[in-house]
Order: sequence, then structure tokens, then C-alpha cells
Amino acid sequence: MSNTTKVLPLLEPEVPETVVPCCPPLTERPFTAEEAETAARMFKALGDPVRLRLFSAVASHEGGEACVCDISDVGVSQPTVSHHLKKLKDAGLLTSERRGTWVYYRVEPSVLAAMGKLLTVAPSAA
Amino acid sequence: MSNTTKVLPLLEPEVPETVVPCCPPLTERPFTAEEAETAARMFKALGDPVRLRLFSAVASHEGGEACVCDISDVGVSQPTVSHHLKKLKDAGLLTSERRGTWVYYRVEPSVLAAMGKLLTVAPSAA
DNA sequence: CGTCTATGTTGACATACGTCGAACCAAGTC
DNA sequence: GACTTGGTTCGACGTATGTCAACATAGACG
Repeated sequence: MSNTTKVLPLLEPEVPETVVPCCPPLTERPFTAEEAETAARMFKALGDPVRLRLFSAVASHEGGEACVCDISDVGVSQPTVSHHLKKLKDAGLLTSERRGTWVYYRVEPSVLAAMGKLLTVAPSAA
Repeated sequence: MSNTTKVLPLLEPEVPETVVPCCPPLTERPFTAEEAETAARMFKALGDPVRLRLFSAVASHEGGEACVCDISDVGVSQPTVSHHLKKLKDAGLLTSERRGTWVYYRVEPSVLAAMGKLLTVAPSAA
């Protein structure tokens, strides 16, 4: 039975080929200074516990977006939350949009996929 | 979402079970403070351009290991290289071993895989 | 042993970073 | 308009970080 070979469209609404070609996998070849600069910026953005929690909260929220009020319970003051959300936004990991009273943040799916590719264990290496 | 509820085993090829169970994918559920602390430590280690270049140089080197002398051309002084390699080691991303005159660093493949999983776009989320 | 090469460690310094309180802006509500 | 709630920006402060020069350590090789 070829049950596993069914290429059913497991809900890939986003995550298209538009994955930003930031850098090759870390294991493919030594990064250039420029590549390292770019990739480090993204890693750095996730290199703080509070930001990681905020990002995870947004990413795991209904539809990949969340109101600030829903995720700001991470143990720091609200200005600090805002500060970190801005950093994530500056790093290109989140986007924000104001809808009436509340501000909603949502993840940038392509960036997530790009980072995942960075950490791919080179299959050809072996 | 009735049609999409098929939980078919969408090709989970390698990624051995030896992957350290640090945290769930970022998109699965909000990280706890503890998970965030752990994961952030790894991201932080790669959040510096110099460290990223060093790590990439080691990871892409023959057999996933490299002598310091082979990778220390990243534009900073030798003590700084040593400092960053120590940080990567402390973060659990590299291991070192002295063989005669030279010291060799090698990647911790399980950690790489674990981080890759973190950035997995949750297939069940949606 | 002495010396040379390859790395790691220490101390110092400038900068970046995380955090908060206070002030400020944006939408609703009265 | 005034008041309330949600969120950002500003200014300040303490700490962490990246960097280097100088020194220390570990083998190799006479």
C-alpha cells in the first residue's frame, strides 16, 4: 500500500517557495561575513527567553496571530513586552497590525522556514 | 477541517530519536519560561556573526570537525576566536578535543537536529 | 631544559542589551 | 470634551557582551 506516498495537500496555505534565500545550511559551507551577519540577526532575535516566549505565543496562537493583550503575561512589564515585540518585528520575524483597539502580531512563515533550512543537517554530507 | 484531520505519517525520514527533547516546535504551543530559557541559550549562541561563522566552518568541515587553526580567519583576534569557541562549547553546540599540538572542534549533531525541530512549522497546528 | 608554536585565560574597556517608570499616543465610551 | 483602556516611546540604570593586549599553559622539537 502506498499510503504514505499520498501527496495530499496537508494544509500548506502559506510556506511557499518564497522562502527567503538568506543563507545555505550551516553545514554546507563556511558562512561568509555577510551571510553570518544576516543569519545572526535572526538567531539573536530568538536568543532571549522573553522574546522566545512571545514569539512562540504568537506562532502557536489561532491562525498564527495574536493580540498583545493575549501574550503579554510573560513576567515583564508591558513596555518591555512592547520593546521585545518591536525587536522581533525589526528582525523580520513578526508583523504587526492595529485593528481597532488592539494590535495584532503575526508570524512571518517564510522566515521560520528559512531558519529551519539553516539548521538542516546536510543530507549529502554523510 | 474534516478532510485535513488525516494524521498520515508525512515522511518523517531521519531525525533520529536521539534528538534531545529540549522543547516542542515553536508553533505548537506557548513556551514555558523554562523551555524558553533552554532554547534561548542555544539561539543566543548562534546570535553572533563571528560565532555563526565559526560554527558553520566547523560544521561544514571535513567530517564535521576542524582544527582551530583552520577556522580562525574570521576577522577577529585569536583570543576572541577562543572566547567564542568556548561560548559555543558552553552552549553545547560544539565539543573540543586536543590531539597533539592542535585542538579540534566538532559539532554536536543532535543539538542541531533539535534546533531544527524547534523551527518546524507545526503540521498539526493550522 | 629551553624555546617555539598553538590555544586558552585574564583584565580592562566600550558598547549593546534588558528592564522599568513615566510620559505619550490611539480608540472607545460616557 | 473628559475619562478609560491598550500599546508604544523615552530616559535612565545596571548588567551582559564583544573585543583586544598581555599573560599563561600545553605539546613538540631540539
